[in-house]
Amino acid sequence: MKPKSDNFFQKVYEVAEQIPYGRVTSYGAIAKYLGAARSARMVGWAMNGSHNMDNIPAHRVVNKAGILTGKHHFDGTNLMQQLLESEGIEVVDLQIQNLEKYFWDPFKELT
DNA sequence: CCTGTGACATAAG
DNA sequence: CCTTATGCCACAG
Repeated sequence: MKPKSDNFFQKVYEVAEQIPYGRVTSYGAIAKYLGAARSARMVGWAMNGSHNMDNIPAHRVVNKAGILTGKHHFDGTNLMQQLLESEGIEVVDLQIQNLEKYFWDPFKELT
């Protein structure tokens, strides 16, 4: 395990780095943007390796429902939520409120 | 080529 | 709301 390819993962990191402050996006959205809409899991997996990077705000990446599904991969129990709240994002019970308002769509913002 | 894996997504019970 | 199950994909070994 612990893959560390280049192409796909690299792209994931690139997009993740570009997520603006106070914004979030979903694994599916990133995957789709990368051309592998059904590889959302790969995105998450890629984030797994984001530990080695500095500019990868993995906490800004949540599932489609805006739930902090990957919070268990962070050190603390509420670190992820704290980070998001620090950015002005309303998070309740691990779920982002007004997701549409904070959602950062790669297609809309990057293309 | 085949197997295992995974921070998803969706459906079903 | 919960857990399972299935699909799906890219990649490491």
